[in-house]
Amino acid sequence: MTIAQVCKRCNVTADTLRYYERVGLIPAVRRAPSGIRDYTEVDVNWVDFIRCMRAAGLQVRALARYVALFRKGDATLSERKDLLVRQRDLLAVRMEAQRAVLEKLNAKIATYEERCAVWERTHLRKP
Amino acid sequence: MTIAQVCKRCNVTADTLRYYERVGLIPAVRRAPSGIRDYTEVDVNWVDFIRCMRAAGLQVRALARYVALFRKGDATLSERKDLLVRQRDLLAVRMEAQRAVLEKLNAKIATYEERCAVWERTHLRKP
DNA sequence: GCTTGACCTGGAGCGCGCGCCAGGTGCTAT
DNA sequence: ATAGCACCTGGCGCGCGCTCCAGGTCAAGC
Repeated sequence: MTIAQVCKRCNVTADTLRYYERVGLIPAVRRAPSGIRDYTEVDVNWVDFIRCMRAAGLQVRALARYVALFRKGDATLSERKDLLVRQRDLLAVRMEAQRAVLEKLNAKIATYEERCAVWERTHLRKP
Repeated sequence: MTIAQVCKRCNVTADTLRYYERVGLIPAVRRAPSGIRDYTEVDVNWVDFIRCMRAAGLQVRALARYVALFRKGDATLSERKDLLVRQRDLLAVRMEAQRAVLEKLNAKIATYEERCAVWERTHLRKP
């Protein structure tokens, strides 16, 4: 699969895919003799996984570490698990903060709606 | 209140406070004749508000716009409300993505625990 | 008077996560 | 043969959100 096809399937730019490979976010992709990348389904799965994790805010650094451990084989299983647990916990903390802010925003919006209504009654002609 | 005191109370550096003021995240703080900032309780409330929103990932740009509208008075009420609604909706979308990833991570961690247990049974001496 | 220390300003620097671009290579079609 | 196109590499640039630094001012204490 060419890089352009992966771009479409994973909704990502070629620059980003090459960047991910450079920094080790996805294992090195096989090349045709001419040097052109030839992605396998497995590669695409990695891309999807990374995009997904990135979308939730996991850092490139952490994901690169995970991939590096993965490539070292089963001896790193527990280390990988620990990494995932840490990232999950960080995510949970972020989400809790966001939940609180979401509530605050909703409360603020409610009072704004009230105040807007009042303001309109005072400042707009009756139709 | 001096900048150092606000730093402690809001858990933020002086550089950040000055930065926030420069870019309009908090209204201009009153100065002593010597030029030294003198924060009021109201100023501190703004700092707390901004820190809170920033912690949830709202962008500086958006918050600065909100503060700018705020300072224009009641005529901007509905515009401010719209801004808050947009930001809340964006936050909700981010949280939903994160919720999905959190579940994925939990599932992955569960299978890792299983595999770790297996690996240990195969590779570790029985005590 | 002099030191000390907290604060000031303007501007440069940094880490992150890409994005962009120039210059070159190789396949394909005409 | 040649044109066109997709892809390659290396490296610079950028937007964001701070962070740090040099050089200066001011007030208080000794």
